[in-house]
Amino acid sequence: MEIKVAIFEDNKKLRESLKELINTAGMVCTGAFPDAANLIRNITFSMPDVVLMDIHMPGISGIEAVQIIKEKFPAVRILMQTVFEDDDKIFAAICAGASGYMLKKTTPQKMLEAVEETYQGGAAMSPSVAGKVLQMFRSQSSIAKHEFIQLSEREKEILGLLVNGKSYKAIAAACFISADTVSTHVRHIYEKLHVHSKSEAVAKAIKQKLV
Amino acid sequence: MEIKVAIFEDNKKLRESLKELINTAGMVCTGAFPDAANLIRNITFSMPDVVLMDIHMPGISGIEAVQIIKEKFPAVRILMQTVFEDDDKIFAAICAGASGYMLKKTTPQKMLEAVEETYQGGAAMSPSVAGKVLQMFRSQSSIAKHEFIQLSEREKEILGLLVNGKSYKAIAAACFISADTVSTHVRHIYEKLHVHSKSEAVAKAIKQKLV
DNA sequence: AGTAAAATCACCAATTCAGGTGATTGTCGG
DNA sequence: CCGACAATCACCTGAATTGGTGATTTTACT
Repeated sequence: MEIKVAIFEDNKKLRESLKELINTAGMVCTGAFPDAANLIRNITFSMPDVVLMDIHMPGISGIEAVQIIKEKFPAVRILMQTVFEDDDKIFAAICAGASGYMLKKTTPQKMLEAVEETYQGGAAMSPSVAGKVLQMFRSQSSIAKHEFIQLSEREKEILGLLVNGKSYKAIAAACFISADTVSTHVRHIYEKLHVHSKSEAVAKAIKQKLV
Repeated sequence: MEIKVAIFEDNKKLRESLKELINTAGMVCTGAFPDAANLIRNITFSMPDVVLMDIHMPGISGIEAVQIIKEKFPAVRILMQTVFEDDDKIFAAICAGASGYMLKKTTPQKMLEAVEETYQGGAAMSPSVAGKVLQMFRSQSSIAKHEFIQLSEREKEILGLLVNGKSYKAIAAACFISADTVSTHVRHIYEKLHVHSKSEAVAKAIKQKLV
């Protein structure tokens, strides 16, 4: 089925060409609006899968619009579109629930790909925006330096259950294996984490976000 | 000038085709290695602008390699390449200093674009990976509701030692009290936290920031 | 085809833990 | 002064944990 796209963009020329672009690419533009007035009604009527949202609009800003849309229509995926690449705007857009963030200088071809990817559940970002996100991400989590710890799937599963306070016996039951096997896995986990007790393992798992 | 690319990839076939791809796209592959042995030497000789790094390699893992490269050659930009899209691997790679993270199922064309974007200072990410990053990003800014837990000074002290993985005996020694007293305190802590094991207490202590 | 890692199970010893009971201080506020 | 509570210690029992050795099977990669 065709991807239904709604456009919010105050520049008329750009709005029209985006509409044109969408419609000639096997998708369908079910609405193109110059601002976020009557937002709920416009979304309800156009029933979009993906919203292309300009950050800078008269009246309600694109970021506020994202918050409102995400609250009322959580399933709708939103691709921000803007000329700005300030950290705070990017941050605000992501926290508001945007699924992607493209710069307007992006080529039409890439923009279409981005809409497609957004529809399919991915996050489309212009590389420079993505770079800023990684930067922010690192600065937020620079509290503990992360050793790289390679646990097998099973080990991660068991570590998760350990963190939840399960005993070997309970883990054995949950994983359909014997308590002896749990013990073996736990021993391997301890070796990889360089710890010698459950509490150390649990503490490390949480601090290093292994679970 | 041509972009110089070094490849780390344990699978020989893939390594050769990547090399081929790079060389036929106006870039130059200055090195292709099956593992991270002699990492420093190989980087020094190949002088790459961009490193294509497989996460899963025998010996030193790709993530450890990233840490080492970033430490010795901060200017080198690294594009991770892997079949895995586990949160923890992505997280570790980003924190280690990777500039991008592409899935191996990515088309050769997109892979070349990614190398190009990486070289130009952007961050190339497969959309599904980018989605996970946004997810992690949002979840980091969320705050856990905290119950009202009133621990005595001594209890907080002992809980802290528990979180650090100390045994009752070690705690007894550290606090100059008997192991039996530690046991009593721990019992009281469990009651106040509504838990029944060391691991649960440790997990709760960390999540509620009691320590 | 052959090696390496992961996952599985078993047996075993020594230690640790969880929770029950009971008791002695010291401190604080009413 | 008394009751409540924190802090201290002791003894006990059954269950859980840690860590060692050894082995089989499956899966993945070379």
